[in-house]
Amino acid sequence: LSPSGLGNQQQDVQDTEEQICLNSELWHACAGPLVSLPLVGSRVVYFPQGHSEQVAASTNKEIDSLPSYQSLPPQLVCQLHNVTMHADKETDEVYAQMTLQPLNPQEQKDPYLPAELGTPSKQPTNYFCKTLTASDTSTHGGFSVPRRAAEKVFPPLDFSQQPPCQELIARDLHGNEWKFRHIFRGYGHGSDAGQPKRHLLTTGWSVFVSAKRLVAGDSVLFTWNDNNQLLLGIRRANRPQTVLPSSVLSSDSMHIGLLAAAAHAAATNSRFTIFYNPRASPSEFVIPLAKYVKAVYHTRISVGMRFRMLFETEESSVRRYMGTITGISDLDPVNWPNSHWRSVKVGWDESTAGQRQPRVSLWEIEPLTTFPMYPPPFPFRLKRPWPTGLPSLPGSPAFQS
Amino acid sequence: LSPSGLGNQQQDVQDTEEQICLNSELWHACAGPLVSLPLVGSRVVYFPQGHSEQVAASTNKEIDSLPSYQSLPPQLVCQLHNVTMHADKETDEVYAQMTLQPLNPQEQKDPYLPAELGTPSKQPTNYFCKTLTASDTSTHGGFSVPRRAAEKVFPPLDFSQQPPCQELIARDLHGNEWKFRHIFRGYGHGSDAGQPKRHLLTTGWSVFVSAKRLVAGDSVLFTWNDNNQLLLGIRRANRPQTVLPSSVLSSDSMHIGLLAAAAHAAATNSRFTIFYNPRASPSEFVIPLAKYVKAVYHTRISVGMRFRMLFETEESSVRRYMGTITGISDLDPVNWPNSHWRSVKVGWDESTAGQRQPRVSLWEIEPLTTFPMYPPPFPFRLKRPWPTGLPSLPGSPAFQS
DNA sequence: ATGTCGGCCTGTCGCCGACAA
DNA sequence: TTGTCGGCGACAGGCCGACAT
Repeated sequence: LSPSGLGNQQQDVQDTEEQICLNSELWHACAGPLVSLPLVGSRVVYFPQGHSEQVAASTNKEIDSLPSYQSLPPQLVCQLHNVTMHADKETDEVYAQMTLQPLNPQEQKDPYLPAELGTPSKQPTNYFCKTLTASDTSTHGGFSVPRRAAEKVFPPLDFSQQPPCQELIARDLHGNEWKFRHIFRGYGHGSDAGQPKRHLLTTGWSVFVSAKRLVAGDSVLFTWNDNNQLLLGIRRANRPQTVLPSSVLSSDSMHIGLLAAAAHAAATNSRFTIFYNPRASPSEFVIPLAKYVKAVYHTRISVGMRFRMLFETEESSVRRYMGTITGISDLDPVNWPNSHWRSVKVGWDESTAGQRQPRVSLWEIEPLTTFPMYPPPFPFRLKRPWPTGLPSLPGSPAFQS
Repeated sequence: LSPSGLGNQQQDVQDTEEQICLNSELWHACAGPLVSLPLVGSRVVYFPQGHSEQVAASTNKEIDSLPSYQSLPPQLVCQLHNVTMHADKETDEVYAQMTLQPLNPQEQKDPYLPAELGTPSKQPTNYFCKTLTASDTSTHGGFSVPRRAAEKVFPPLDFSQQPPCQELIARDLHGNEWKFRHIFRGYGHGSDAGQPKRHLLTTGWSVFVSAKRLVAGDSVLFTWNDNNQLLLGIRRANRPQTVLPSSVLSSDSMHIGLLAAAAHAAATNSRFTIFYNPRASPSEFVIPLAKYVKAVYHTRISVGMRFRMLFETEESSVRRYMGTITGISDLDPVNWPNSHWRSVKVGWDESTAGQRQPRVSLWEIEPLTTFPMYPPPFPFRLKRPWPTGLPSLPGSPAFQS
């Protein structure tokens, strides 16, 4: 007998420790439209500073006096050996594990492989995402399925039934199965006739809500995998500081550990492992080398220049916001001189800009007026590799072993 | 409206981030009878190896190839500047945060202060602890209070009531209040008469069980603080690997971080912070310097010697087990030569010894035949400080800055 | 088209007594 | 003394219809 009614609907799933086959499209759908993972095998730039920001956000610790770390440059050019997609066992929040290997200067200068330039967005097409209402999460009723969503994503109902209904079986990010009764109400000629028609998930829904501890404002997300299975993801609302400070290691030690691990790997050209939490990190701190080089060496920006930048909307689509560059300087001149991490100070056009960061990185923005050096920075140019390698990276004198 | 009925009984408590005033006796009751914390201000010995073992246990990662860390000795003599007691917000498991400062060789040799020698056990007297049965945790009924426990710990009931009952208000480790109806059944001359008498917690109990996610085998624990408030702690059963691998930082980086933080502190004689999880760690890795010196320098042991060692029983009392020393060697001669951490290989007398470690540290055991060097290692000797400092510690040449 | 609520049925919770280990 | 279970009342869970936005 289970102590509470939670989760007893789940079927046994061979959750063999590291789940390899987490569906990529579901992961990306949960991560949001702006998150892209670099390709395995490509070269990337890793920013300890950005990694540090993520750890700080996850441990609720301000990054007041980050210990600077001897001989660790503000950016590491690395080979990306492995990327695996995961979801937190407790919260279902998605994260990625990456294995990186710092490259020596020669390897950094190798010409690009074609694979390194494309960053395909793997957003699934046949999916829907709904932010839960108070009614959806209350124990009083079920889940109201938006009509277009139900018609686009759910299998067609048998309208000869009264009312039309079916059993949906969806797998969450861990492969657990959840069963829902899907009905279409207000159809037919019984007492229902004339009522507004609607799709609902009834039986099974509340078990899911309480097992996942969903509250109004969180989102759920349905899509399909290649194997014709319905998948079910979660995106939690940005409630302030959900992540609790770990009692395993002090946040200071974590920061030092992150830096020391990177420094050790850089010194020995060996591999190290990081976790990337798209919904916790303010920005991606592992970006394709090609993207970095293009932004830093082939795009000229200056104070006063106008730019656009993409943001995710409430409804998890994308929107462009406009702004003006107000300054260019190191975010932390003492510990991380000559870093390009968030080196651009900006002002935003819209008054609702309270949420948007006052500092961004070069590769996050799209300048409206550019003085291209070489080559022109427009997308069609990306279709073939640049004919030359990249110049020596300033600020990374680490590899003189 | 709360999404589920869980936890809505809790009253608002000014949980001002770091709860300073966690009751010491409750903490020790939850930690178990064998756990003692060194006194603030005293000198202690910190073992990176043991710390590493705790992190490994918490992250479910084997310590296969621990990266050795340059210039970090296997033990650090530190001043203990601060100890605070905490409980995990999610699981209520107790842990301690300690601030340590490595000492230079001169400070290590200072004579002992009287306060450094005593390690008072702060087990509360007026408390009881019960391991929950299937009935206790099922939704079908309440909590059966052992008779002696109820009579010793709970306030006396008014037996003029029919049935005798009262409302108990208990505070958990975070200060949240939980209300229980406490009744004494089978008393009186109604239909109850002649029934076996018993104490029960009824209304309020199941809310607590589901909020804390207690299952059969976990224990609850009632005691009182100095302010005449009933306190309520939890000790979860040793279910294998409850702690999930954190997705914040790779376990490799955590291990490196722990070592680097200690090494940095040792090199600069500055403070660092660690967490100690009594129920996760196989052994205490911060022990009083006096205890260490006594065990390592003033006790002679040899292979074949018999010894006793204390263990916690199922019923959370203590028991002595006997064994024989079968070897003395470094646990990890490569990375941690000359460490005393778990340097004693032992065999246990009882065949139920499958659970007991094959390696222990000197200060954990009590040799039955001793050849005391100086002074004799018996408790009465501890009542005054040793007249001399301690010899130079081998294996800790770190402080030659 | 869909969020919320009143009505009402039904399943489970949870209190009591009983019995056995 | 105390773990477990059958009985059964009360209440919350959850499905339906209604109405408003």
